[in-house]
Amino acid sequence: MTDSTKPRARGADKRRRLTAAAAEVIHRQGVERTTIADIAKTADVPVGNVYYYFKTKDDLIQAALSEHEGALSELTAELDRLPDPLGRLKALVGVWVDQRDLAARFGCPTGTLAVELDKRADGGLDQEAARVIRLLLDWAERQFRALGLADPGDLALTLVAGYQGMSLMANALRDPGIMTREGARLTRWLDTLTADVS
Amino acid sequence: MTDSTKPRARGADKRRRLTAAAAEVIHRQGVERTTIADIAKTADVPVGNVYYYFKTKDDLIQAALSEHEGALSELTAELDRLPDPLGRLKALVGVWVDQRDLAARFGCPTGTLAVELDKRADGGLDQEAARVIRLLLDWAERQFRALGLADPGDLALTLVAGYQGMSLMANALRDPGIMTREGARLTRWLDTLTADVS
DNA sequence: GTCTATATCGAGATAGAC
DNA sequence: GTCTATCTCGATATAGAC
Repeated sequence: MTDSTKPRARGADKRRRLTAAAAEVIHRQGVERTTIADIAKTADVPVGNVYYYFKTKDDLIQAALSEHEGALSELTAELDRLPDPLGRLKALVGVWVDQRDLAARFGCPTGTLAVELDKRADGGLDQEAARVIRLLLDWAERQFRALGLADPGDLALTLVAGYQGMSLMANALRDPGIMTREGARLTRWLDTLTADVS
Repeated sequence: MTDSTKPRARGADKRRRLTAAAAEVIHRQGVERTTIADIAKTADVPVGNVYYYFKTKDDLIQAALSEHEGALSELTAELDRLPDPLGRLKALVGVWVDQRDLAARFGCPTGTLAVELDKRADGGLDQEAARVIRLLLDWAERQFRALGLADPGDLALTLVAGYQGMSLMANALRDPGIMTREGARLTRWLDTLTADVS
C-alpha cells in the first residue's frame, strides 16, 4: 500500500493539531468567544473537516482541557525528578513566575476555563475543569505530606489558591509584576513552613 | 399635571431594576451566556423596552459593574465606621466568609466578570472591571498603611489576591468550606502581621 | 415612554460531492 | 477521509405602532 500522506499536512495528526489549537485559542479568547472557525484556522484545517474529528464544540473544549491536563502531568513528572519535596514546590512557583507574561495577558488556562464553564447551566464540563485543578491540588498535597507537615491538604489549597489569585489579579490588572511579587511571597512562605524542620 | 405612575411598575425605576437584574444575572450566568431577554425577564421589563434605557448590551454590562462598585462603596463605608484598621480588615474577611455559599456557586462577582471581559479583543470594559478591583486594593492599602506596616501595597495585593484565589477555588470545586478555611488563614495572617505592633 | 414584530447577522452543525 | 455549501437557530438591535 502506498502511504498517501498529503503534502500540505502530512499524516493524520490533524486531531492533535486541532486539540493544541483549541487549548491555545480558548485560553486567549475564552470558550464563548471562540468559534470553531477560529480553532480550524489556527490548526490550519478546513472548517467543515473539524466535525470529522470532533462532533461538537463541547468535544473541542474537552480536548482543550485534556491538553492542559497533559501539560500538568508533564510538569509534575519533571518536578518529581527533583530530590526533595520542598525543592519541587519552590520549582513549581518558579515555573509560575516564569510564565508571568502569559498569565498577565490571559490568566491561568485551567482557572479561567473553570470560571467560564462554571457559568454554564448544562453541567458536565465544569467538573472536568475542577478535576484538572484537583490533580494539581493532590500533587501539592503529596509534597507537603512528604515534608511531614500537618494538614497537607490545607497547605496545598493555600498554595493553589495563591496561584489562582495571583494569576487572576495579574490578568485583571495586566501586570506581570504581580506574579513576581506574589511568587516571591509564596516562596518565603514555603521556607517558613519548613524552617524548623531542617 | 397628573403623575401618571403605571400600576404594574410604579414610576421610572425601571432603569434601576434593569441595573440590579443585570448585575445578578450576569453574576450567575456570565456575560456571554446572558441575553438581554434574560435580564429583561428578571427585571420584569418587556424586552424591546430595554433599549430605551440601555442602547447596547455593553451598556448593561457597564451598569452591572457600577452596581458592584456601589456595593463595594457601601461595604467599605460601613467598615470605615469601625475604630481600628485591623478590625476593618478582619471584618472584611468575615464578610467574605459569610458570603461563602454565593461565592462557591458563582464566584466573586467582579473577579469572574474581570476574567470574562479580559478575554475580549475589543477593549474598554475589561479596564472597568480592573478599576473596581483597584478600588478594593486601594482601600485595603490605606488600612495597612494606617497600621504603620511596611509595603502596604504588597499586603493589600496579598489580601485581595487571597480573596480572588479562594473564591475561584471554592467556585471551581463547588465547596463553601474553602472560603471558611482560607478565610481563617487570612485572619491568622492579619493577626501575625500586627502581633509585634501592640 | 412603552411595547411588538421583525430585520439582520453570526455561529454551530449537517448534507453530500469528491 | 476531505472539504464546500448550506441549513437552522438564537441573539442583538431596530422600526414603528400605540
